[in-house]
Amino acid sequence: MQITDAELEVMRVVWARPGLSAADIHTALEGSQDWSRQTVKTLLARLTEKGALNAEPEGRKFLYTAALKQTDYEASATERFVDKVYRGRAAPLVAHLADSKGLTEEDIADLESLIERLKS
Amino acid sequence: MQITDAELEVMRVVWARPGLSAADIHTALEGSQDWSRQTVKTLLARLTEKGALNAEPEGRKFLYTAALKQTDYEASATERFVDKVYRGRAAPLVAHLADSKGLTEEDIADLESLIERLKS
DNA sequence: TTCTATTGACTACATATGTAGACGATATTA
DNA sequence: TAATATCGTCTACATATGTAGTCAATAGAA
Repeated sequence: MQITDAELEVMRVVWARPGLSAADIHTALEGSQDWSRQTVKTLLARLTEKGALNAEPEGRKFLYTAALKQTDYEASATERFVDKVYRGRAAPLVAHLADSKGLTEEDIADLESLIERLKS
Repeated sequence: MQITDAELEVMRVVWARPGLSAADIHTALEGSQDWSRQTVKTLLARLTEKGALNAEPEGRKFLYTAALKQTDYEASATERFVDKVYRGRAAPLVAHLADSKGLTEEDIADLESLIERLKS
């Protein structure tokens, strides 16, 4: 299941608020994405076709819910990424994260407890 | 700097062995990638155009070296990935890695010392 | 020297992706 | 009821990406 960058923005909205219509999703994206109504609809159609979204008819419109869970998407996207860039080795990835300013104090604390958990 | 999946396979060869010719790179990819000579040349041309590779004329052919360092590529690819999928938060990424079989004992040990280093 | 193999340059083409217009049906409002 | 706003469907089009063919020049072999 491949989700493109633009499609992911749409998925985010649906994950956050399931059951919105195309127009609602378009509205929800204003501010972050300057897309026309048609663009959003195209992305919705592609995602539905791919099986990532379900479109429930409701009166004259459709309400969208995610068929693909966010955690499942994240897991598979991460696996693909690690396989592609790091040949499946996770440690160098984290080393890179560490080198970038990407890790906040909070992240580090989270990682620490994660490590504790992993060791058991 | 966007490197596509196919292009990345070519970069790997050049990172591992700088200064090969197109034919050498094609040969090096046999086994992992069933690409024609032309396909490899197209990828080489695209990478050179993007500035990821340097092509040094050598007699009648070109010898390729990386203009983009592997660690720099990995760092920026990782940053883009984390921004895209995790909105820049690294901890949930590692949590996913932990849940998959992606982390070996060794990885966990590496992570632990990494965390120690980060805390200081 | 003539044939052949090698090499780069140019070109091609299907599918994916980002982005959106046109159009017809229906609901809402005046 | 007539005008208008809304919604879905179909279609479009440029650029990116994966994959590769053709051709002319040149170097090496016979």
